[in-house]
Amino acid sequence: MEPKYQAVADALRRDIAAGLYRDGDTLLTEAELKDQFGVSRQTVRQAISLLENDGLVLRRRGSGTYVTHGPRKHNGTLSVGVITTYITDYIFPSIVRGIESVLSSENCVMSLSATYNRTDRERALLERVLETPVDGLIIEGTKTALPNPNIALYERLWERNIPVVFINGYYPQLKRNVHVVTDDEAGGRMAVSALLERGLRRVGGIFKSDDMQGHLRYQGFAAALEEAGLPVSDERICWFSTENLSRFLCEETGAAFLRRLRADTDAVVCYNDDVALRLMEQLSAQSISVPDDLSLISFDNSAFSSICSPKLSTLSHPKDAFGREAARKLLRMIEGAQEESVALPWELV
Amino acid sequence: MEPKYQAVADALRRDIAAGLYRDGDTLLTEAELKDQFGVSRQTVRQAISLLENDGLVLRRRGSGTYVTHGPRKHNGTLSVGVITTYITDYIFPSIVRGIESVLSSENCVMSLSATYNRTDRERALLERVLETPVDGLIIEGTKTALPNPNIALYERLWERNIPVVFINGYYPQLKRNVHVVTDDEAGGRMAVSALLERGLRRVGGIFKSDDMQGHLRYQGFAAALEEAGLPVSDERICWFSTENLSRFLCEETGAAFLRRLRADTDAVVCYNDDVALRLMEQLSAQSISVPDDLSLISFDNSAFSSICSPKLSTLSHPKDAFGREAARKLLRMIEGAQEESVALPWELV
DNA sequence: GCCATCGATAGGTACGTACTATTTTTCGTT
DNA sequence: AACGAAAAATAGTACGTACCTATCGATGGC
Repeated sequence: MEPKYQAVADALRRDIAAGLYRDGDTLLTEAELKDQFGVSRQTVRQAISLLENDGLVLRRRGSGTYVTHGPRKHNGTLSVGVITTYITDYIFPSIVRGIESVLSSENCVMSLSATYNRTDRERALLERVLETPVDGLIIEGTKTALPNPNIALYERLWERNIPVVFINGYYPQLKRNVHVVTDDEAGGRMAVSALLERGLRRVGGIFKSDDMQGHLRYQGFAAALEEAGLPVSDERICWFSTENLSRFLCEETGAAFLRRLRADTDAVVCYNDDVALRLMEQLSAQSISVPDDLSLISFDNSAFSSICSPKLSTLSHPKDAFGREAARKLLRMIEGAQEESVALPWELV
Repeated sequence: MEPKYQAVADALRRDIAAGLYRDGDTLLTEAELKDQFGVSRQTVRQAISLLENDGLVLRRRGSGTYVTHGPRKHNGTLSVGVITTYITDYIFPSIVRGIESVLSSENCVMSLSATYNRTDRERALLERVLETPVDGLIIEGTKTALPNPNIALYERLWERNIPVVFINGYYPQLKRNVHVVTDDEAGGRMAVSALLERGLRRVGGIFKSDDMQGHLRYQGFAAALEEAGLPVSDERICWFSTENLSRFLCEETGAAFLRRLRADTDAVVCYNDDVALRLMEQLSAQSISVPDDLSLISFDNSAFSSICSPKLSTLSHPKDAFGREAARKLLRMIEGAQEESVALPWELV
């Protein structure tokens, strides 16, 4: 049995979310609510305290209680949460830099955290966000291809009208949320057709099993092969996950995959530059030469790909523009605008 | 006139901070407090609510109200705030990486923010930290050489027993706080003696006016010159601040400084690599050659110093070890340990 | 037309009472 | 000694009352 003040608070939350209280200026007085809900004024006050803690409402003695949708600036500065899987590794510094450059020019404090692609950390971080309401959130989904145990927390963000922009990875279940991603299905196709143009026919791939990007790149990959009339051989495909990234090539299935490469494969589409590099290490240990014996193509155009030799073929996306786009969308959403999701195209490097 | 519940809350805060309530397990009941303070139970409850919001206290129905000093883990994960002046620029990624590597291995979520060396942002961020209590804070001071308007907020962190480690820059006023810094006074001396060893005698310097590092490096610089029996000429010293960094060399005083360099100066100690680079641009525009006409030495050993040509002499400190040290200290402090401040030595590169 | 005053209205503080839901302790029985 | 039921202790919910204080708007005097 829910306590009355909870019930009142929930009812008010619903009303606010439904836009029943217009335009954010002045609505509802304690005495009126007391009559409306048939409870005492104390109970109403207790309920309103909850809303106040959530930043949904602002009380002014002598004046009234004000619904504050729209940017609830805190001392004039917006505060935005940014949650990515990693911060200092790989392509994330570039993305963060892009986000930062937009937010900082808008008098906006940013709070940056990393999930390390673990749902328990994602949970802890989302709970923090819910405790200290922020004006908006940019977040990269965690293991987006697996059932996510934190969907309910995202729903609560939605209920509280906190704008959320997903970047890079998003949860297909959350249809209402905006995302800024790369067009991974098209990327998969591009990678394959780039290889086919070079006359390579026997194409394998390494994909990530626990996020959507991996699934979509594989889908594009498979579709492109099929359209070219080429078989998609399961033996030429290797799946890995966050947890076994550092050793999947050494395990039994990985070893089988490597033997197959040696035997009858011309080229491999790699999930990203990191994987490509790990593969190259294994290949050079087995004295398979790249690109003479085997061609590689990968995604992300990270620092890895330009440093290593021979230089990798990689699909690139403008990483800082990526972050900037997400940040700009979020700011517009905080201003109350409706935004559409976008999938940015890849470019071959 | 402070309301009673505020007074009660403050009194309790003081008692807790003073360690009057032992060992964090079980103390104070509402009925007792009601008698002790001579107020109603409702008022006591209102006071305790404040403490609860601050995370100082935990209430369990049927059991009691528990003082929670020590790591108040949130679902088993610690949460730590990290505030630096910048995140993605210059030497900060390395420092952040160091912090991150320690914290992430301890099941710890990190929330990273930047002040851009502005005290208003520092204020907004500290207020956020006070609203959502964290288990600890690593922070780089903002304009540490100027009177800081946010000292009161730091005092409040201290009152709440939230461990704070200053990194890089700290406020001398806050004597009780721990800091992890570079030994800037010694660094200033080292820079000068390195130049003197090369036989250079007429030494100038560029220093930052608004943070302690600038003042200390200048102090070491001046002391070393004096001990060598050389004059410290004000005309060979140029001061800049965060705000005029990008143009101080173009302004009148900067121009005078540059003329003086051309006239009778052998070497310049630069506050950091960034400044050194900006100076080199100006010098090459005036066709003054480095190091033939003028030697430069600077601080930080950032990516700049190794990329630019000719390579800079720069004083280096291990940036990621720096961050790791701060993070380790903080974690130990969260466990209740007393920690000492350290000043890490420089090394010439 | 301007300004001071005052009253109505809003939320804020403070206390009291009664009862509820949990947890802890106590105590009697087996 | 072990168990379990009753009692006590403790925080949570709910309502009522009274009064305080800030805000805003209306009234009225100049």
